[in-house]
Amino acid sequence: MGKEERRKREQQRRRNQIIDAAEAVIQRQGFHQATMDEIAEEAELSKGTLYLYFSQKAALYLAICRKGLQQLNDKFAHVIQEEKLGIELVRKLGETFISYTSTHPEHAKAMIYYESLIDEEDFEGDELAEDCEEVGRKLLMYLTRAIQIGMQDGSIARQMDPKLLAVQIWASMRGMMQLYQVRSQRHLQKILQDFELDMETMIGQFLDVHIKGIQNMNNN
Amino acid sequence: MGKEERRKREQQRRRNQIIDAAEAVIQRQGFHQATMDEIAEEAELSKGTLYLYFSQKAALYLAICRKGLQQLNDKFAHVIQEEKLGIELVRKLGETFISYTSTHPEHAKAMIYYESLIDEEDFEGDELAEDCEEVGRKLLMYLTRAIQIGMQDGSIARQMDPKLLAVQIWASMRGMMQLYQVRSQRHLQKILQDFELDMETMIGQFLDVHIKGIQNMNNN
Amino acid sequence: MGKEERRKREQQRRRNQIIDAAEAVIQRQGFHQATMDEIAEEAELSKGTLYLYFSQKAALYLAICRKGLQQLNDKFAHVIQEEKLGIELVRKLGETFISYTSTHPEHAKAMIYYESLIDEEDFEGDELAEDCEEVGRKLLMYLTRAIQIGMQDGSIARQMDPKLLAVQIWASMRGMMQLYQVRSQRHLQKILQDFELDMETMIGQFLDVHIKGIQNMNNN
Amino acid sequence: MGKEERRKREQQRRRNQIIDAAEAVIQRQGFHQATMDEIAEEAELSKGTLYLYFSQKAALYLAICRKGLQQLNDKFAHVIQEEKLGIELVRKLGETFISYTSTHPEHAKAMIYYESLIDEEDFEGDELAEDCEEVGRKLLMYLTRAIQIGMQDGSIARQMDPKLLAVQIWASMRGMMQLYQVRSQRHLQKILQDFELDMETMIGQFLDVHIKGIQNMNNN
DNA sequence: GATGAATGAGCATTCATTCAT
DNA sequence: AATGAATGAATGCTCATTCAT
Repeated sequence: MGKEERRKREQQRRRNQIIDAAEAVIQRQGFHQATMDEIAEEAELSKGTLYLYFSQKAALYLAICRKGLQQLNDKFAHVIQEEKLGIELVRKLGETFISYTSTHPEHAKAMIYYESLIDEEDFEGDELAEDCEEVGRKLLMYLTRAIQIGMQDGSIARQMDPKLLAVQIWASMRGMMQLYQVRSQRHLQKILQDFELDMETMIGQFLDVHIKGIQNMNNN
Repeated sequence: MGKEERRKREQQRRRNQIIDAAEAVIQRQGFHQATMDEIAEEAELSKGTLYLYFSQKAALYLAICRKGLQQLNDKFAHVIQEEKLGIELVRKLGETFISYTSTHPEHAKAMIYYESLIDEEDFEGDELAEDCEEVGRKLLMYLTRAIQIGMQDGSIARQMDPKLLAVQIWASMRGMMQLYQVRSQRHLQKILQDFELDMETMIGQFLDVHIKGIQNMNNN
Repeated sequence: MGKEERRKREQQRRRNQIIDAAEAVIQRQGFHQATMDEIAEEAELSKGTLYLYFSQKAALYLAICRKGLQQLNDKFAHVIQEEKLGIELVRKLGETFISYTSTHPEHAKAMIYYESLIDEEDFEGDELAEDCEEVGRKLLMYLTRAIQIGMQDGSIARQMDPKLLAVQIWASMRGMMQLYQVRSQRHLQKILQDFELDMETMIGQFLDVHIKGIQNMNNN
Repeated sequence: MGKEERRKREQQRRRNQIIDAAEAVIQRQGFHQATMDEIAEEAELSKGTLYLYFSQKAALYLAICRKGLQQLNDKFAHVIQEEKLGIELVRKLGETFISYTSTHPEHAKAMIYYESLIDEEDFEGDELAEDCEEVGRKLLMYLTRAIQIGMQDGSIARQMDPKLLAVQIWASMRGMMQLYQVRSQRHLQKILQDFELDMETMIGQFLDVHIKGIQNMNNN
């Protein structure tokens, strides 16, 4: 009988319930202000139950981050399967990234917060933290693959190493995401509004330009 | 008599003393872990005195951020005065940004933290916060100017609006800075190490490529 | 039919299983740090089951104490049956006490902890607590008997009331036991080591001396 | 000016205020049940202030223990200066010990609790803990001195090593103290009552007997 | 009987901020 | 202006105990 299995599923449901509640509270109040009490109340569970599923507050936050990264990863996986030129895949990945972080700002925030968390505390050996890093690596790998495809089909010049290019593009994309997410960058957002440019279009255009630029490397 | 003036200068000295202490503590322990107690001890002042110069802990942090932005602004001001082609100015600004954040990681962290601060609390009307935003705007302006100069002297193609290009480059630069600063991105840093590429060189090359790409816009 | 009996035996087995687990955890981590979770895990039972057999954590602790006292009582019972002079019986009881608490430090700890438990909570009417007290009384009775035998056979002087002497000896023995059990008394233990004196020998000698002293009472 | 000195005195007063409050709460509710909240309330101070003077709850407890041990030490110091035979000094020390723990049951409890504290946590290097141990050593030293004096003046036989005898007597005295302090030993207390024997008399008599016994060592 | 998920009161500890001196 | 003692709200986390299944 699938008793054991049902139990596992039930457990997973609870975990998700807690994660959802945490996302809601964080979206409302930000990471710093979110307390375990409020998350518990939002989840309609007792505080003790939270600690049954997440050993620490940080673990809960890492779980949110992992969820976001995994969802993004799934989207990347779908993109890469499309039959397109490499350059178009790169473009699509960029658009996907921006689109996902736009529609899931709480996950975008989680990714940003995750970094400050990792930066200040030690999560050496923590499974969730390692998952996050692992999925982060996978995301970069999809980008690298798209670039390699482009170099194969001739849509991207071969002057640069695909890995290096992937890192640079990834950094740029992240920078633009933050520009869009963070309140303090409102004045930049206004500039974009002046051009009636939505983020997806902008990042697409940005990537096009950059990839075009590679052909011209090494010659004035 | 310069009595009043001396007082002001003395006050400024104290403020700097506190800011320096805060930077030291933050560099040592990160923003979250830094406490007013430790900052006071580091500054060899009493905790009460800190509040004489900064109304809140956040104000102290904003002051650090402003200091960092201003120092960066000064460097940008110097760069822009050099007699160079626009493209070279852009490159130099990028290198300057990376170089500054590398040598002043505490200010880099302050900029990052500033954003999460602004995002979670309301600093509407706060002088320091507005200063930060103002200096941020100036930095972007320098970048825009450099691009405009390049379009004038022909080193940068005219296909794009300089403001828009500036925003994009700014975002990319910030993304790369974070890639360099944040511990969780270590795996990206390792990739760069494999290419024996230091950050200044990378960002220079990145900007070159991107600016070259502009010429090819609108034609396959 | 022995159905009822079998049930009872099964129940007793479970109780012992739990007590054994608790002893193991306590020995490992001390009374304060031992949690019902850990005891349940050690016993390979669920936490709920523990409460089926012990109404409270304290009850479990009292059960441990009672078990220790009963085992000690059994040993005392054997000693008292030996055909020896009273003074030798007293000596043997002392050695037995020390030897038992040395080989069962978890029970020694339980006896010590039991007292602080009784002192802070009210166990009026609790069966286990009364059992403990009862067995404690029996232990003292064995000691009293041995003294009486000694007074009969002339090996112990009659100057003192046997009950009173028993109380005094009992207190001394407990004091020495604690001296041996408790970490904070390490410096005393070192002194004993300097004399190459093990606890059994020491308590034997101590009792000899004391009992000799009784003869000299009332005369300078 | 004695500003600094006054400050120190003021600080000491606060420490004592807190210790007194803690003693009161502990006396009322026992060590386990005493919370920092209640101690703060009893001291008419805020909880935060407690932590200004004691880094941990355990530190506060150790301070209580130290205070008790020091007061006892002072009393021992006075006793030892009296011009008496060694045997009388030993007797007096015993009576003093019992008398002190009778009139200061909260300190007696603190000594008992101290041991379980030390036994379960690590206070290696803690100043207060080391003070407690140090004073404990001193107490034993006074007892040893009294015995040595007795061996000198002939009131105590020389058959035993004074240090070893001191340890044994100390252990016995502690055992009797606990017998008197601890609620679970009520039945023993009742026996003493039947003999209309107060503790001081009993311990005096006990010591007399024991010391007399030493002369008879090694001969049947 | 057995389970183990859920509970929630309880607690030690932290730390930004205030204010009398 | 400077101090630093005092505050107390806030918070993460624990754990004995309960109860539906």
